[in-house]
Amino acid sequence: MARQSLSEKEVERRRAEILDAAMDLFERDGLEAVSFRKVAAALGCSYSTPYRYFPSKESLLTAMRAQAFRWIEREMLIAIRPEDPPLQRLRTLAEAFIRAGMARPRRYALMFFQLPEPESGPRSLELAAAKRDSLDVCTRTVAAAQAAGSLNLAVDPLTASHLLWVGAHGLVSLEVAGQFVMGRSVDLLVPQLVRTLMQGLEEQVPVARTESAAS
Amino acid sequence: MARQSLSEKEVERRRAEILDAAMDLFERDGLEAVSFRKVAAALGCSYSTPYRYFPSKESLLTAMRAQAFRWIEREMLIAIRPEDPPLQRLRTLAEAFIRAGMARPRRYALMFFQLPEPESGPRSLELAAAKRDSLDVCTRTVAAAQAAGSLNLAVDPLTASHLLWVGAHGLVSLEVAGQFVMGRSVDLLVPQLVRTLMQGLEEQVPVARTESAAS
DNA sequence: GCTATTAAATTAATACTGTCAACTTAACAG
DNA sequence: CTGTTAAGTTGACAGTATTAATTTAATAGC
Repeated sequence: MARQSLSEKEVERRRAEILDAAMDLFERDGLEAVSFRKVAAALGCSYSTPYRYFPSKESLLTAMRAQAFRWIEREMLIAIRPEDPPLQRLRTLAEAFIRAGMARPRRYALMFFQLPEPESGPRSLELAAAKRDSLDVCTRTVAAAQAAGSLNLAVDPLTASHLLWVGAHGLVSLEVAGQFVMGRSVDLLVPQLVRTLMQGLEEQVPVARTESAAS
Repeated sequence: MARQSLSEKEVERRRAEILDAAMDLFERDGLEAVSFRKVAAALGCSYSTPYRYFPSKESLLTAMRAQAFRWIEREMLIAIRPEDPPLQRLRTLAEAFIRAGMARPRRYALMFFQLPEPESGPRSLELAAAKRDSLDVCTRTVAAAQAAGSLNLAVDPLTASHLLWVGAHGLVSLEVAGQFVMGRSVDLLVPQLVRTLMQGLEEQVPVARTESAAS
């Protein structure tokens, strides 16, 4: 004898609509353009309605961050071609990551936008999962390269993919911030970075090292 | 026949007072505790007074970021002992950076807190200078190691120090975000990271490589 | 000492914001 | 039609950045 609640799927759809509107505002006009009032105006509803779907602005922000991770994951996945050899896949992945970040710097920065305030709730679980999954794409590709014998890692694939991740992030964020010096473009630096990291990760051939440089 | 203006030094001192108060609030209670009202309350003046010294909140934030860079620069400089050999200095530097970041995660995060909004004005020039100077500490140490023959770089010192910078940043931010897996501590990872990057940066000995692994 | 002048500081006011309680609307079981 | 309850709206409050109007205070010339 009462109105029936929205189905879980329906609730999720509404949440996605709100999220998309917020993301549009953010990418167009930056973070301070994201307010419940403006999001609601864009959706044509009252400014209080989004509160039924996101209990606070922080949770909305957290959901946006999760979406950014899902986006970069998708960008990497659609770039990889399974028929390519493992090392080529790894290079493609790094390039896709970097190109995506430079094409949408705001969305990209959102991923690594984390003042160390403790978060909790379903949105932050979602964020942690999205983070893990996007890093997993990298880890799996590294592991595949190692399994195929194309890469001799001195560390485990997870650590190695962390390092690649961190390197790509550094490259993009320095580029976006316009911090590169000496007029070098990212196009020139990408292969160099990947090569440098790969070399660092590769196990040195013991004989050659001990012969040439006895500590 | 009028009241004389504050000297440039005096203005700078006031700015520093405001900045310190803002930094205290930030480190104690996070970013949302930083408001002109609260800063003014902490200083015992009116909420409008800081406006004479920072034209907007964004400029205050920018100045805080610059101060964070000055801080990490100082932390590195006081850690380095000039009598140590160059490679040891480089390792000390990396450790100082990482330890400082982990001891004050909020202040640390401020450095890399940059949604890509265009900034301008004297504060952002100050920020750019502070950024450059702190990176320079690293670059100089790398260059010294190379000059002393302790390091055979495959890339120029600036690029190399960028990579170290980025690596240290990745390590700290992952640690602060509690993202490390498999129970490994930073203490174990620091030497590994530095070693991995160093190896990657070092020019490979051509003979050894071509002999053992003909592609 | 008094006064005009002008910098510094304060107050008042505006237009936002996040958040929540009270209220209205709408769907549906009986 | 009606009671019940979920969804959505409005109103209100506290707090924010920012700017204009105002007050306070220092100082140069008389």
